[in-house]
Formats: sequence, structure tokens, C-alpha cells
Amino acid sequence: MNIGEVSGRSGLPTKTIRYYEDIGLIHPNRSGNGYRAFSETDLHKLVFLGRARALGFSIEDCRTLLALYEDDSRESAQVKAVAQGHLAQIDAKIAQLRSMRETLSTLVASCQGDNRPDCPILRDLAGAADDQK
Amino acid sequence: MNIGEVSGRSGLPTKTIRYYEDIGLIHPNRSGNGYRAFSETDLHKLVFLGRARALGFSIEDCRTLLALYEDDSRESAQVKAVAQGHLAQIDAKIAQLRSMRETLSTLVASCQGDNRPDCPILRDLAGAADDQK
DNA sequence: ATAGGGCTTCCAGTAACTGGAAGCTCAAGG
DNA sequence: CCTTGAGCTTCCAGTTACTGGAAGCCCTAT
Repeated sequence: MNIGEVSGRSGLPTKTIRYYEDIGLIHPNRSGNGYRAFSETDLHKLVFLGRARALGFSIEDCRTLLALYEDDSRESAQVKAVAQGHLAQIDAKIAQLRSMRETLSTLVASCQGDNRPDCPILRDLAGAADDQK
Repeated sequence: MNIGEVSGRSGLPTKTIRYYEDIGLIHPNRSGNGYRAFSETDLHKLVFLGRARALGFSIEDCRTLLALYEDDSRESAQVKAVAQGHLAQIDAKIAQLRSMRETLSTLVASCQGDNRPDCPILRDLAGAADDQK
């Protein structure tokens, strides 16, 4: 399989696939003409990577997960630990965004949004202390 | 004021302050010795930037907001539009994270996390199709 | 022979800093 | 007066995970 076909089947851009090879996530063979020659196994790994990335795992997490995937003597606890760590980070991120969202939506609601210069949003940014008026 | 004092008063690292000057967000004067000489106005701008960044606005949004802040003839509608745009992005991000969180927490819950190799998380990553068994 | 599309590599840029190196300035102590 | 150390300066590189673009080879069809 050439890179174009693998790209179509995995849903990953060719650029990304080459990048994954660069950083050592996959190791496709080469044909005589210098083209990458992907095996079904390579394709499966790319699909795996695509799914893991879609769930927000970092590349380094993906590297770990892929190694575990290929290690028949892995313990599922190792996989679970990685996933739980990532889940905790997602929760932290969500909490942070919710906090921002709350402040921001309050500010947006308090702004008239008309042609006058007075704006509670700017007032808040200029100094949280100046709450009122 | 030297950069150290401004850093302390604004809560921003000196590195960040220099970076903000590099990209043209602030324009502090220079003393005879080559040190940056910050005015109270510079400090206020930095506090403004720190708050805006804390709310997740991009640097480019910050640039826009700062310009509006300094423009006495601004219309609050302009500010509100920027804030609403950002709010929409935050909502999109939260939705994405929640979706990831849901999938991931289901997977984590289904994994025994023991010393055996069998793992539903890896099974899912390897191909969403292989749901059961 | 030539045109095109796919493949190759390599370089640069993205967002917003952060760390580190080399070197100048300033205030205090001996 | 000299030294020491903190604080300041600039510049370069690295971070994350790609993405775009340039220059050029390969293969197939006309």
C-alpha cells in the first residue's frame, strides 16, 4: 500500500503519517522506488493512533499505548493508569473552561453591545476591583 | 519602574512581559542604561492583558481588546462581539472535551485494571468496530 | 515526449511562551 | 576601589502536533 491509500483508509493526512514515521511511531518498509510500503499492520497502528488522538491522548501517551498494544504480556492496569491520567487532565481542563465560561458569560450578559463606549467587559479586564459602575 | 517590579505588580513573568513588548502589545520607554522604564499605564495594560489571557482570549483577541480599551470612541458592541466569539469557542471546546470524557470514562470503567493483558480500552482503540468481547 | 498526479525530502511557520547562555549595570560590603 | 550578586539586556532554541510549500523524482496515460 502506498501512503495515499493508507491515508484514505485511516483517515489521517499523508503529512501526519509521514510525521508519525519521523517521530518513530510507525516503521513502514520501503519499495524499490523509495515509496513507503505500508502493511496491514501499519494501517492498524495508524487507525489506533487516530482513535487515540481523537480521544485527546498526547503523542507520548499514544506511544505508550501503542507499545502496550503490541506487548502481549502487558497488564491492563498499565493501560488503565494512562487512561485515568488523561481523564483527570480532561476533567481539569473542563473545569478551567467552565470557570472561564462562567465569568465570560456574565460579562457578556452585562454589556449592552450598542454604539456607546461604556463597556463592563473592558471595565472588568482593566481591573477586577472596579466591579460596579 | 523596572521590569521586576512590574512583574511583581502584574503577576506576569518578566519573560512574558518582554515577549509582549516583542509582539507589540506594549511599548515601554527605555532608561539611559537600556533598562525598560514602565509607566503606570504600561502596568495597567499588562494587568489588562493578564486578565484577558486568564479568560482564555488569544493574543490577537487581546490586541483587539486592548485597542478598543484605548479607543474612547469605541462601541461596546465591538467588545461584545469579540467576547461572544470567544465564548462560542469555549463552548465548542467544552463540548468536545465532554464527548471525549464520556467515551473515555466508559472505557476506563470497563477495564479491570489488573495484571492480565485483556483490555477493553486497547480493544476499542484498535478498532471501534470490535465493540464486544 | 509530455503532462498529470502521487511520491520523496527538507525547511519554515503555527501559539504563546519558557529556559538558558553570554554579558552589561547597579548597589552594597570590605 | 574592587568584588560580588542580583537584576537587567539580547538572542537562540525548544515546546506540541502538525501543516504548508518548494524542489524534484516516479509512474501512467496520451
